[in-house]
Amino acid sequence: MGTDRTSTSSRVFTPLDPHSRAETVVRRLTDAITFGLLTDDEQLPSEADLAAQFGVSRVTVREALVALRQQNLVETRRGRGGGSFVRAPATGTASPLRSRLAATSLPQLRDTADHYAAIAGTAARLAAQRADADDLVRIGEELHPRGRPLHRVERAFHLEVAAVAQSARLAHEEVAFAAELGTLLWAPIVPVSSKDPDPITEHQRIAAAIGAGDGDLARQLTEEHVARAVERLIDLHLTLVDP
Amino acid sequence: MGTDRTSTSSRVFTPLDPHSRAETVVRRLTDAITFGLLTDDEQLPSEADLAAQFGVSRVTVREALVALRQQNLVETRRGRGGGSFVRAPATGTASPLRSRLAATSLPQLRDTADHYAAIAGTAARLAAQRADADDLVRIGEELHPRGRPLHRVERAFHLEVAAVAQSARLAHEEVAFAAELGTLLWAPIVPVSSKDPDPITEHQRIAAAIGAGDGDLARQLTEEHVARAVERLIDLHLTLVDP
DNA sequence: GCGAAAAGGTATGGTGCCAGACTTTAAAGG
DNA sequence: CCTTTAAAGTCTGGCACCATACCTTTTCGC
Repeated sequence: MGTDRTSTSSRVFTPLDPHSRAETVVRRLTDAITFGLLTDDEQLPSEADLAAQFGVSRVTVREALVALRQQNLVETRRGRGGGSFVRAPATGTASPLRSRLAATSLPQLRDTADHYAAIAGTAARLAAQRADADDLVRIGEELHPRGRPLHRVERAFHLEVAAVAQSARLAHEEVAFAAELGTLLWAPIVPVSSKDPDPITEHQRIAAAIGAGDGDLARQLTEEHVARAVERLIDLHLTLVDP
Repeated sequence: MGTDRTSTSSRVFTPLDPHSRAETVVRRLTDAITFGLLTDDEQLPSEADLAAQFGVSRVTVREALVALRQQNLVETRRGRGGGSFVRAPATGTASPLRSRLAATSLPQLRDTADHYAAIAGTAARLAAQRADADDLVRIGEELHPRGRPLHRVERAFHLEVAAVAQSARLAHEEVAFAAELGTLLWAPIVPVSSKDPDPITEHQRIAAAIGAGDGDLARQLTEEHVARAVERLIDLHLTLVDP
């Protein structure tokens, strides 16, 4: 009992976030640029808007932008029509992703994937229980690549399923994973194996299960879909770590 | 496609945590005391230790402790053997929990529960896949109330399952839920209905499924267990909101 | 071409937080 | 009873961040 209490209590005292606020903004924007959430030539909101949206002062945003300029990730122009524009690295776009993948240990990869599968699977299950006709149309629209690269298709599909699940928390978690594992999981650096089912076909099957209201099947198919992507990612990880 | 990009990009710019670090520490400790993670007369770590563990300076911890003293949640003594001691409110212990429950909307309750069921269910599933003999012994130990109130038994059981799952993330999520929904879900203010299976019996069945390596059953039983607790919580919520 | 508007750039006083140093208090141990 | 030890209490200079105000730059619209 003493052991139990000690064990429980010690979990209360975990560290607060060590990053400065400016640093956190830098990381947010750097990640978004590096991983394709913000694209080349895209204009960021104005400093004042960024400050309002991030909930920080303009000084903090400015400091973050200085760092981004030093990393050549944005270019800033003054005056009307000015602002900060994304300068996504054209060459070696995949390098940060590869570095990140190589720097992530195998247990971490698996653990994150387990967590993600739980979220994405549950989202699919709830979507099957809760989707109305409009929802199914919206999911159906995400089955079409429409010229987008596969990683964007993947991300959009799962985000849409999470949205249809009508769970703010799961949608929020899905967004968080999109900025984290999802970036690696659906990264363009991971080739789709010819042995695997076509990812779009997998989406179609998930969507069909959702449409049929079969939550358990939707979850199972989603988990398998994620598991296959994880296996591919792990294969790539192994080639990076130990070529 | 423009809509897609705009939609995705706007999700990058969400607010940073608005709370000061001292305030965050206050919330951490207040919650832990109010919801029973830290019990009456329990000694907190020293200021220096708290600072190290929270990753803040001593000034910040001191400020938090001032606030806690003003709320009569701790009592501080100087000198050797001194320190801050928990003064959990004896009367009206349940009031903060009831207030919190009444203040939480029904969709929020359900959403949080959905999220929690995904985590706890997956933890049970992974535990079934990964538990060794020692793990099963440890889970078995949590089947015995050992004089603890039911809400502590519930919390300890699920935390143990998450630990056995060998997923740092899920364990971390389980801990986070223990401080959030779990506190309400397993709260002593929610009477166990005589129509429901005995919670200990439910734990035993989950443990048996884990022991048998049946991940899907373990997950299903866990989800049902959580769903029943949620229904009871919602019943109570309704009496508080609209008596 | 000029004025307005939108944007970045600069400055300032105040607050929160940091690391570090020193003092006071009270209990434990010899 | 005295000394040691572990704890809280106080202080300080420096940095991060805040809100606010003002200035400069550049484009857009008339």
